Amino acid sequence: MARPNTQERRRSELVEAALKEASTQGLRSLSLTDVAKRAGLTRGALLYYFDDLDALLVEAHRAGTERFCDHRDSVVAELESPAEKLRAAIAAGLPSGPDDALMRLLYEFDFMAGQSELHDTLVQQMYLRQTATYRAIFEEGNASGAFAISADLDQATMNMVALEDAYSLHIVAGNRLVTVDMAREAMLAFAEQIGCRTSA
Amino acid sequence: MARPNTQERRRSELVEAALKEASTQGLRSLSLTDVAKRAGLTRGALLYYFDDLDALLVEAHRAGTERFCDHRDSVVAELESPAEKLRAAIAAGLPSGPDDALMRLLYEFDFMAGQSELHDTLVQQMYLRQTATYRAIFEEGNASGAFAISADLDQATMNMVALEDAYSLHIVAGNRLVTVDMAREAMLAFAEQIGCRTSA
DNA sequence: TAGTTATTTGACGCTGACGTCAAAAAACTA
DNA sequence: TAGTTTTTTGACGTCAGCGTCAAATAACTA
Repeated sequence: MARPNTQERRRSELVEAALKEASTQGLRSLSLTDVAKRAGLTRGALLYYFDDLDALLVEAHRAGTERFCDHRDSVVAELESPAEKLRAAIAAGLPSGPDDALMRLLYEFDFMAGQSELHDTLVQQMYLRQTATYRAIFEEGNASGAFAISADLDQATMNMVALEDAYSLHIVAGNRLVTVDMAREAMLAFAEQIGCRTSA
Repeated sequence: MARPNTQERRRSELVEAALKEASTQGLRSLSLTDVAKRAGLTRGALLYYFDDLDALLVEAHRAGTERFCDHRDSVVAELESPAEKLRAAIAAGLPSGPDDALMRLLYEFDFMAGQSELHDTLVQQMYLRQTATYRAIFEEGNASGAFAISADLDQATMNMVALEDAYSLHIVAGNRLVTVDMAREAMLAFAEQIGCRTSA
């Protein structure tokens, strides 16, 4: 026996470095050298773990979306009432502000889809988790009587996720005509319109 | 006097070439050489008209958004009833399908905002035109009695545009879980919920 | 045709990215 | 310490992008 295998740890360190570097400078001009430098290694070392930048970015995409969804689901799970859950889900789903670099990156990854099957799959998985989160809250609310949603649940969920995506995109794209507060209020208003009693 | 100045025509030809080439291969790997080749010129000639690729892309961004908005507004203007107008606005606002390259490009431009003041401004102008289009239809519908929108008009308009943006993004990003038909139906359902009688 | 201005080319030098790979260094075991 | 495996480095060659610019070409006028 000899030097132990630490591939797993290194790989996740590199994914972390990729997320940070991509959040900072965007995907457009990101290079292997940038990520390696951020990780405190050389390009050669990075290539020892990943075939190329694309392979690393797929992992970063996966890690980013999972972290986002896991975090939100855990926040929601700690709350009791559907109304609280809905408020928390909305808040956790929106970026913290125009400078939320990680959230910006997640939407930037969407454009790697359509060019890569792997990114395609990740985008779809993210979408499924987003819809699952809101759908569960809606169903629980309807079941407990907290909500009285008369509209089609599938469509209501779709629209809720769509609002979240659009407002998030506008905020991180620097459209100053849309603020986080406005987005949250607009989403809550929509929820009210379809039958969620969030203020009670 | 001597050879006449044809800068304007050439510039718009180059913008056109940039739109086509960017639609085809995306912004990520677009180079001056690519655009020049598409226009049937050399890099040098292109640089005679634009300082660099960024300057050209700003013009392409402007041209792309204006074309999109102008086209939709002209389609809407030809119709009579608010219900017809709303249906047309929704249809013209969504991509024709996952392969609608121009629409994809428009959303890709959003990520050049936040890094460039000029693109920032263009994104905001696009947003203002989108909201103006829907707001006018809503107001006309309310005035004529065709619609009975009780919700806050600003918020309703915001949400309508948000739905358009999100579904468009999902469609061009290749999320096969969202189809053009589903998006249109979901947007119409939302419009009904806030008080638009589109089926009557 | 000669003069004038507008347009376009193509070569030059620079920079930075990429993938490969042999060799060095590090971490561990017996 | 010597041996073994993992990890990392750094250099090499290639390629493509960029901006500059002097020279060539095109389109027009007098």
